Amino acid sequence: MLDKFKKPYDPTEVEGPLYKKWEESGYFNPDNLPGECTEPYTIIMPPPNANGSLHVGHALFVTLQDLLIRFKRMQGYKTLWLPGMDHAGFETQIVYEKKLEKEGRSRFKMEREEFYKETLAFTLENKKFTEGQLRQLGASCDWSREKFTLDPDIIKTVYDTFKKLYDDGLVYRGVRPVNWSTKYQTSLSDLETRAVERKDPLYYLKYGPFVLATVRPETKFGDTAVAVNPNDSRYKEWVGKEIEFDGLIGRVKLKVIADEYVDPEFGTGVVKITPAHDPNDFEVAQRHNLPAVEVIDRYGRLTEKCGKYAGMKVMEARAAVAKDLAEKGLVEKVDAEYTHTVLVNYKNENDVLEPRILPQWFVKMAPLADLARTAVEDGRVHFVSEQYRKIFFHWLEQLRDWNISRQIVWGIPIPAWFRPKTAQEGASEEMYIGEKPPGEGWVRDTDTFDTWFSSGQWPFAALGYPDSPDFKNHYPTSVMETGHDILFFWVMRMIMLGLYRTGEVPFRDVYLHGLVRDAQKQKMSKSKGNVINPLDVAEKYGTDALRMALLIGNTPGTDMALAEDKIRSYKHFANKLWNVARFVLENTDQGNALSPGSQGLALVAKDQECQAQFDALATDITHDLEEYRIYLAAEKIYHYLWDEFAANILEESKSILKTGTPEEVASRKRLLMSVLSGSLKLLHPFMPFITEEIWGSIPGTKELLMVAPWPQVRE
RNA sequence: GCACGCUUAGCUCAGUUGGUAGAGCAACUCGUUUACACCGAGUAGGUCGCAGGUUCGAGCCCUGCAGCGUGCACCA
Repeated sequence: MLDKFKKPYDPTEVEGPLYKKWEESGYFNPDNLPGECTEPYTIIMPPPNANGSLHVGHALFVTLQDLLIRFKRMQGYKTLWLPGMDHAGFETQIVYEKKLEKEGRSRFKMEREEFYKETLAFTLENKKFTEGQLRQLGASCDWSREKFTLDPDIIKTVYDTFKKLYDDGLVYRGVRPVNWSTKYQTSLSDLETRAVERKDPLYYLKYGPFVLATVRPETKFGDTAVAVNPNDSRYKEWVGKEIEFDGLIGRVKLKVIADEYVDPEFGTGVVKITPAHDPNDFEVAQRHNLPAVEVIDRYGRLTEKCGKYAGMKVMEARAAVAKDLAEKGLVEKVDAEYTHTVLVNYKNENDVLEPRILPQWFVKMAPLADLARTAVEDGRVHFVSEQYRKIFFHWLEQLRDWNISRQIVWGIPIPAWFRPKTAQEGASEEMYIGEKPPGEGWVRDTDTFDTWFSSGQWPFAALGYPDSPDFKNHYPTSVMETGHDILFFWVMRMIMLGLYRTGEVPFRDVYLHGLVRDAQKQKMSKSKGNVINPLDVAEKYGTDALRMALLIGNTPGTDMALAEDKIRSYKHFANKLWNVARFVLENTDQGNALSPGSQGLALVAKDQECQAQFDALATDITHDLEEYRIYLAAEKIYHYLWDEFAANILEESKSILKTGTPEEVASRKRLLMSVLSGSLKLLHPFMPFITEEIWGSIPGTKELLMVAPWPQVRE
């Protein structure tokens, strides 16, 4: 039986079979756990996007969550780790569109149904693949409860929430400025944008008696006023009057309005107001009852209102308009290197977003934000790293309503219907919210939900709100562990929608991990060639080694550096442990008659000290884990095993076993076995595979290590 | 502009409630004695960003400054 210890530890031989053993044991399912466990401990897995393979960030969340789950499972909690997969609406659509592009195809040349079907097939295939990868990383989640974000019951919950929000006046259909992607032909929420710095010319244009500065001369055809600050003495006499000038495609008359929005210090203190293509101008227009004239269409081309410029793309039109204006002497000066920011698609920096006014569905945020704020203030939701609490509050202060409608195919269709009203009734159309409208003549809204609207409901939806036993037993969940980059996208929305829908917070603790970067702290990216593929390194060094490398030195909320060297060093550690086990087993009559963790050990004084030292370590590590000081706990067990157990205890055991009295020898053997088995327990959540494998070689261990009782805490 | 972080050994980072600085990797010297060379013994390497302050005592608390990073933000 000990033959396998004669050669170095080989993770590739043991990991696959061990995972199978765990999965077949049924212990991933809280209902099957041995003993009397009633106190629930629950983690809802952030569902990975089913549109590609797992990256090292996924490996990190799997490692952290699996560690917590295994720790709590051994502590005797009724542990549920509920896995899921995300259809990931817009992001998957981008991935799939790219794939189509490579094949010389386009979504815009396909029927909606056809596109949807293909994307679904693609997603389901990836889903299966991803599930396999999660298993490879050792995830001890309950596969029998796995959910997919497009499961019918999930969609039903999402629809119910939408209806409830609508009935409560928290969802409304508004015609408002939104961020429009001309490339992907959809609007995006404010979070799905990024402001990037650009250098563009700032044109000083002559508007009759005025000169005003703009970076977008091509929108001039949509001007419906010019504005000045009410306190600006330079222009006071003009307020309320009209100016008239050459507008390039004919004479133009514009009213001069006064609005606080205008900063007299900037440019000339005069602003052109283009309500249809600038959110600020839209606000101004609302206050002054100005019309909005659409001069840029959904494809980013100028409309027929723009005379000879109609049909030109924005940048092309900008150059043409600027040139023509200059020729007519209507450009006073140009600041060629003006630095400003433009909003781009967060997934594609080349996709500059156009502000457009469109009918969309919005969620009123203020009441939901209040719910969330209170829950965090009074501690019902606790952020493990304090900094995120501050960031959270800061964000709540500047919330705008959330656009949840997308003009994409891949997603959950919005359950809304429209029907033209008869002339007598006045209003142009009526609306129905729900899946089946009564009567004839209804047309369904073709928009789909922002994925984060449904994801925001994930904890209670995945647990089967409101009636399932799982919801009753496992909600609120214990901890939400996810990346800090989706704090606003996801964590906030879950808190808001969870509270709104169920009246309770979705989770008590929030643990946010940082980004995994390369050894030089560079972002990993395919183009830089510095990507560490978690499955490759797991194959090379063992999953346990990868897990340790991801845990040690990784503080919550802070980005971490990961290099192959680091992973390799923990492979060495695994081998160290392997040899420690070999030594102990060889020198304790292969552990015969020495049941691990046996009570009432008769130890000599010296060994009692060693045992006490171990007990103190176990207590310490337990506290660290309970308070999410995972990096410290990992370092401590590592340090103990290598520098204390192996370097000191084992070394001195050699002479004791050779020359000690029979009592000393017996005591030492018990100690070795006791510390080994205890260490395996402490280390199991960190390095589940090798610890389980060694555990299985200790005579007398009938049950799996994954459900062995956690070492006792001595207070 | 507002907010939040970070600045500790060559590199990447720990340092839990304030008590004379730690890890991994890298470097150098020595060592193949049966748990392990995926090892061991040892060496070198830090005025803990700067300036003040509180304290018997500060990497840790306070103030200011500098540099870097991140998030948020409608200045044309």
